Amino acid sequence: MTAMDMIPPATIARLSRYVRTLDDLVADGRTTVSSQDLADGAGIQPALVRRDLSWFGTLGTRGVGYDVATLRSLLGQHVADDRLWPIVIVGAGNLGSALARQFDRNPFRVVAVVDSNPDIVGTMRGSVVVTPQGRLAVTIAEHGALIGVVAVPVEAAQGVCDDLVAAGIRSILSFAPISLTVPPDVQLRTVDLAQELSILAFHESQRGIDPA
Amino acid sequence: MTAMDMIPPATIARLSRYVRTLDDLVADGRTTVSSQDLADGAGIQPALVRRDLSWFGTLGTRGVGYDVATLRSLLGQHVADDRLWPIVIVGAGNLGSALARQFDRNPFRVVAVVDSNPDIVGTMRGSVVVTPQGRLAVTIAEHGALIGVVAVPVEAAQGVCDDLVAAGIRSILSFAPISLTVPPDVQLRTVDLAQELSILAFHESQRGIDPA
DNA sequence: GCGTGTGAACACCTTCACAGCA
DNA sequence: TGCTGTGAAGGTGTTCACACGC
Repeated sequence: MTAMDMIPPATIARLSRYVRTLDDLVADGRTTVSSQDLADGAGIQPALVRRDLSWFGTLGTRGVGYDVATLRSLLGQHVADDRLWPIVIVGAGNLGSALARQFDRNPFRVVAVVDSNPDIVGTMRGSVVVTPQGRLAVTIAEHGALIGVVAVPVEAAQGVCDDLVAAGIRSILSFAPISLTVPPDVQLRTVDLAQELSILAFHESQRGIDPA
Repeated sequence: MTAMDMIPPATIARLSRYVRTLDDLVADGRTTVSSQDLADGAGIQPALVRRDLSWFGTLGTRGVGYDVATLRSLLGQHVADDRLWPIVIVGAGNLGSALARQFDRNPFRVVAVVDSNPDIVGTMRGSVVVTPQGRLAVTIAEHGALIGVVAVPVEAAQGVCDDLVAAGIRSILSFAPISLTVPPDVQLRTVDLAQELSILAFHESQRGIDPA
């Protein structure tokens, strides 16, 4: 459709999967790719791949497919992996520590992990040292971080969220399983890990099979 | 609608949020709750709460709302938190270690964390000791685990998945950002942590604001 | 009056199926 | 011939708005 503004959220959510699949193809030396191949890599239907890509213009060649390099480059621009995104993680507990390593790759760079517990300030998390929570605003300004990750207990989540917003953060990824409030110009996404287990358990219990 | 079979996936995904909100209300000593209150707690619209709950029967009282205890109990049955769900985590890296603690609560119990690295076998993760990966099947059988969590590098994910299936696991939660293959009677859910960051970065870059 | 339960409208997302072009 | 791009159809999810019962 070539209406590059207003790309559907569902399409946006799949872009990183396409990028990953394309990177695999590049590594394999492939130069062209069909929607079927991309669909296999992303675990979806070919028609959906074509619909998704059509939002970015007329990219393919009928009878042939898509040019791997061109497509990779175009999607890279949109997923913005041509720049480095400095991110700050609040909470150096188990989850925050894991994310410090997990998120420190690709177009993202974990520039700081902050925590309110003085005992762990100064210890390493991935490639950075844990910073005191009082220095949150300074740290964010210093590194020009635009994305903040909330990995603190539920009780502290809203407060941390407010602090991040006050410090100029525009995008927040929260792992606290509650509904947080942010100003309308700040984008917030929440990942509820326990929810995924609940969904599995729901279906499992529908089978009528008892756990041991 | 009172058609307790075939509850929409979107509704199922929200059940754990309702349960959490109800638990908060119980703690506050509240005995009744309106769809508005539940909506506030879950971060959604009241009409959606009513639609969701209507799938489980006629539960509310017009002009009053829902009985907190009754509703909590009913949803608890469906989310299956009246039983204990033994889960096995494969991969004792940063993520697996975090999940070992994160998932060891509520109706879930982490009964084992397995890893292929002999050097870390025997060390603690949350309340359990890391078990050698070769003992995966035995461990699963021993504890009657039905849910398996895949927290290993992408390259190893499909293999681990196959092992879990072979060991009798019926539900798998994967954190590997690839499309895994499982038999049709095994339910698989994939959490792609990097995808969430990509979505934030996409919108952030649409604003036309450069990272520092 | 107040808040639920729900038909109807709406919005979004995916799949189908095929015309059109290399 | 092979595979894209897309209109049309089908499906799912959410919101509206109001009748109904406490």
